[in-house]
Amino acid sequence: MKNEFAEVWFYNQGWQAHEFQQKCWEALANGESGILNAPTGYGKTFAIWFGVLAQYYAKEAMQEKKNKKKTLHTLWITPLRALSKEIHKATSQVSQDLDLDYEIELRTGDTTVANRQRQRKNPPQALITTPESVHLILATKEGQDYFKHLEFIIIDEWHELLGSKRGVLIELALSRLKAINPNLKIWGISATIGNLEEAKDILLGPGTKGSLIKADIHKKIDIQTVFPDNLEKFPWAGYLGIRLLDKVVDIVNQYKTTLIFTNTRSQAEIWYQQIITYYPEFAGLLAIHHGSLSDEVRTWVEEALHEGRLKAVVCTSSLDLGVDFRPVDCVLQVGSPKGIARFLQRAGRSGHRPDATSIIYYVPTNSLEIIEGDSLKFAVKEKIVESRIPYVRSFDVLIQYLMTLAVGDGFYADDILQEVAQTHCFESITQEEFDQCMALLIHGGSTLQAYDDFHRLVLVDGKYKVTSRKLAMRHRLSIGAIVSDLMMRVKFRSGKYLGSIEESFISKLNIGDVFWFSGRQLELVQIMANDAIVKPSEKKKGVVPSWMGGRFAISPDLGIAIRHSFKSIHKTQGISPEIKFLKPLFKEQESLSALPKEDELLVEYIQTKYGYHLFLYPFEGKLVHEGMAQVLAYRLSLIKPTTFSIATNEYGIELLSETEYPIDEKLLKQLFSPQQLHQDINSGINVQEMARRRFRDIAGIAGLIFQGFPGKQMKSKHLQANAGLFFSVFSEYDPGNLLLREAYDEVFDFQLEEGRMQIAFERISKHKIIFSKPNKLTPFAFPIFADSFRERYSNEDWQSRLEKLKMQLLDG
DNA sequence: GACCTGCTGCGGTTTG
Repeated sequence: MKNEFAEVWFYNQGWQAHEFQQKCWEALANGESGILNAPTGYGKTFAIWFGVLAQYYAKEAMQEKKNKKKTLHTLWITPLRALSKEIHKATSQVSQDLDLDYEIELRTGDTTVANRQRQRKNPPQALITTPESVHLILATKEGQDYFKHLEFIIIDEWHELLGSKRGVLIELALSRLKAINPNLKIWGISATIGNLEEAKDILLGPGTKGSLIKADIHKKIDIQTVFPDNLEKFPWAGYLGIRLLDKVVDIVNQYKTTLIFTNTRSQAEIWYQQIITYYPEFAGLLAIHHGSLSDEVRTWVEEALHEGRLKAVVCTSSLDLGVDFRPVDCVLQVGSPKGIARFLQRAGRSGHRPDATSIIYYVPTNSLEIIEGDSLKFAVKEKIVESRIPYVRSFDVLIQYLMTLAVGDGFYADDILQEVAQTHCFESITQEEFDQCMALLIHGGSTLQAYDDFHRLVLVDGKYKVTSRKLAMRHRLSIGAIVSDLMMRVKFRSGKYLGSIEESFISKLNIGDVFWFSGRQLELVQIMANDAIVKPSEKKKGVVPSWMGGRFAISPDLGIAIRHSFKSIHKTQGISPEIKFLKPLFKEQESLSALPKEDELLVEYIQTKYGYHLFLYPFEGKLVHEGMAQVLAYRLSLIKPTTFSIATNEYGIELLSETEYPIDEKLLKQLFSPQQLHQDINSGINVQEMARRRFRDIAGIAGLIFQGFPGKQMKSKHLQANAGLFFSVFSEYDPGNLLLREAYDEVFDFQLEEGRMQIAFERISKHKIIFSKPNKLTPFAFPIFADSFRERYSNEDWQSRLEKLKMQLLDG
């Protein structure tokens, strides 16, 4: 397949078109839809763009120019504003270079009102935008006309959207756009994930044919584990990795430009501060980048990086995606990357060019974590990658979408139900469920009828519309599926904006307290509304901001790779450097207790001055362990009423009790029975409280609670209280409420990961249990014990807690 | 005797 445009452009870049690109052009010429998958740096984006251009050209679309008629042909959706700007810049350049005179518009939130109106009147051939902006267009009068002439829709980074409610926004928008123009060609661009076929089905709609074009290219990745000088001095617990500071700086010095990825924002701040303190020569050459910093700082860093002015940047996932950092030739990952796909994504940021090798160093933060170096190499070799699990039956998003349509041109309920039922997310929707969503919008459903604000839709000539300007405006203000905590702006007294921190952190500080932020030492001077006013500080002691943010546990697939690594801890030959290095640690574990084999579960029962510890090592990741621990504690307390403090980490569980209780292999076997798991989760875990928390986001997306005007957000406490009210009302008077059920479903699916827990119980029930009673904490046990000092929660009820307090008082 | 965890992403400014 020849593609003149591509040939010219690729030739200028000194590149050659790959086979997958040819295939893509062929598919486009055949009028197909599909998914394009290739490693980063191989020009997926341009492949599609050139293919689309070729189609216009073939149809002599250029002729239209003579008639001065311009219509929107291509809609390009990316999840990132920064990315859309990048694509816009590059494609404008290409069309200019090739003298094609195609018009390309960029529409994201920061376009002005006048700009938007101009775009509406005169749709360009191509529009580059975000999922939220598409819904905003649908929420304007005659917004749908805008898409009438659409021929191609391209969803960039589809794998990123797929696993979130933003993916549902895309599914719903596509269902509408396909109805407006049945000939619409849909293309997704995706990185490698475990379920590409499914990703294709979801994008195109279940049962729709389309091609899946995979690049047959093997990107070379060089993974190096950074070892400490000696194992004895390396901590058994902890997650900072600062102990390897000197080694990291040595590596940074070997390359021109390095990205240092950390797992959390506070960790990034600490690393930045430590490097600058111990290696002052890095001043001006080292930068920091994470999601809480101001746009200004971030853009500066990105540009400086692009121009090769920086030696290194300490960052979080904020640099995972997007912007093309050609000059980066080395990547460091501090701490467990938690997932294989994330690790690959980050590795790919170095050597971002066809045929270049990606170099990534893995920097473990504690002894046991060293083994993940081995696991990651194994996963990459075996091409194990995570799947993205799509959301299903997200009625909050559906309700928002229906409102969007009503605010726009209005809709016919039956037509929309049919369209919606053809998406993957709502494949199983029933008429009754749809009616419930409608009822909530029309009169607030069975519980909220008395409130005017919930009479949102009006039937006009068979079409549902929103007639209240106030409600329409409020809705446009709250389109989207990203819910975040209230952030406070951190500012100098001069007004200079530094970035933002969660309200919950600032509220814990007193005036005069010192903390590190944006790589500076700051003192809190004053709090004004949503602003925290600060001044530079010289005080020695500093607190590092801690942000809320999602807990992220090790992915199931990385878990599999880690369990694979643990298979060879017994071997003495043919083992990786990581396992060889850890041998002394495993020897100690073995002599104190035991080393579990692949089909064995190690359980340790240890007595210390803190009480009786039961340690179990299922290696299932923290999230699953948390749920599992509570189920085990519940089951144990059924046998003998006991209260436990629970602690977990990525590898294992600790159940700590003040009193001794009888335990043996047989009892342990019973504990791991997969029978009745669902019931025991319900009885042993406060699922209701978890659902109540989840419900806040759901209520926000569904538009039950208004999050406030821009710049005047409601306090998170207030929002939580409002959402809590709805939760209680629904629980009591409308237990079948769809949004309420959704909250519970999300708790079971995403928080407790019931599916994974079930599999883990089934797996472990077949394992042989190695029960040991060491006389002190083992290398496996210590990290969990250390964690429990920081965060300790308990399944004990109020009564026994009081009792315990009393005992302590009496003892004292 | 080992311990400073908690990501990312977007959008919108008016009425009583």
